[in-house]
Amino acid sequence: MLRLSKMTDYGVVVMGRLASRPDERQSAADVAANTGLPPATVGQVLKALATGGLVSGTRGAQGGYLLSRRPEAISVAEIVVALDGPVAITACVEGADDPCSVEATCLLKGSWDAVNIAIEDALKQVTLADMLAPLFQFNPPPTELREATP
Amino acid sequence: MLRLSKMTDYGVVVMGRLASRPDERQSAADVAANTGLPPATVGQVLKALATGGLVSGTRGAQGGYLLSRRPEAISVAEIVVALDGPVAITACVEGADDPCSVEATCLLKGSWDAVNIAIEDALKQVTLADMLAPLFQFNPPPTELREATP
DNA sequence: ATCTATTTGGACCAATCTACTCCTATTGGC
DNA sequence: GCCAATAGGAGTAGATTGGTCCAAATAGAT
Repeated sequence: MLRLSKMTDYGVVVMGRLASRPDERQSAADVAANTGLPPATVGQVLKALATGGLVSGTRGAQGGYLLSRRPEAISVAEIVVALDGPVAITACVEGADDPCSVEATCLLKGSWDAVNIAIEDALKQVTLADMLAPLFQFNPPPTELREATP
Repeated sequence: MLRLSKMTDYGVVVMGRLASRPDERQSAADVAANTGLPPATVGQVLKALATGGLVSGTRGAQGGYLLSRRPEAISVAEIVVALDGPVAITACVEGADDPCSVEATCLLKGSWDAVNIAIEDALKQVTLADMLAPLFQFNPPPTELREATP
């Protein structure tokens, strides 16, 4: 059903929590407690986000995670890539070893790429700040987003 | 990794095969033989496409499937919906019973909807004819698609 | 009218992937 | 030197998907 993984969903929630306290280092357990998500999984999500360079983790006592950029400078696409890997609608898009038996039918590949790019762009255009706009009033209201929402 | 199911991928290939012989009724076994896809699965794909109204199946001897509309009038979005169900990026988008523990965080829902709609639009804009353009020369060249493809 | 070929629709398995957990090592503050 | 917290790995149970099979219905042909 063209669904993205629950991890990405969690990722946005976790990032949202970090964004709500921009100057406060929060531990994984802390974030888990405040979001109600399973603690161990939150740890894994934050790890992946750190690997992706979206958050910076400092260890040791009084350690924790911090957003490495401002929410307006982080796109949803980046969160998706950090947690689910590169966006690839079909097996043909990335260089996966797929059983595209007949070569002729696989000429569709180019067309899937176009669809893939369109979806990627849609994800890139929405920033973390846009996602959180209903929650906290950062800046101007979420213009295009608001009219698209029913 | 934001991947759509293999069934949808098959669906486009199957539809492509039907489109290549617009006036010839082809059985599921026939399509399977010509595409190299597993026969039983092709049958299931065609069943779903028939339910979605994209193809019309006639039973009995000499029976088979036929596209119910011209390829230019069939969008990829319709194929996705027929095979994978409605496009729903996250659990929150459709009315699924999800464990969105803290209500505050679920205010993100509205924003996900916007992303969801953007993706849906991207799928709607591409027709079956566009997908098959590299294969058969239907009409004019696939304009926007071609420049998006690397 | 009967018979046969073929689609339809359902139930049913197996394999893959995901979400989640746990354990160990490393690192920074006290 | 000790404690707190991240980093990174492996490992497990459950859900979902891809694929198969069988009985029922239907339309053409005999």
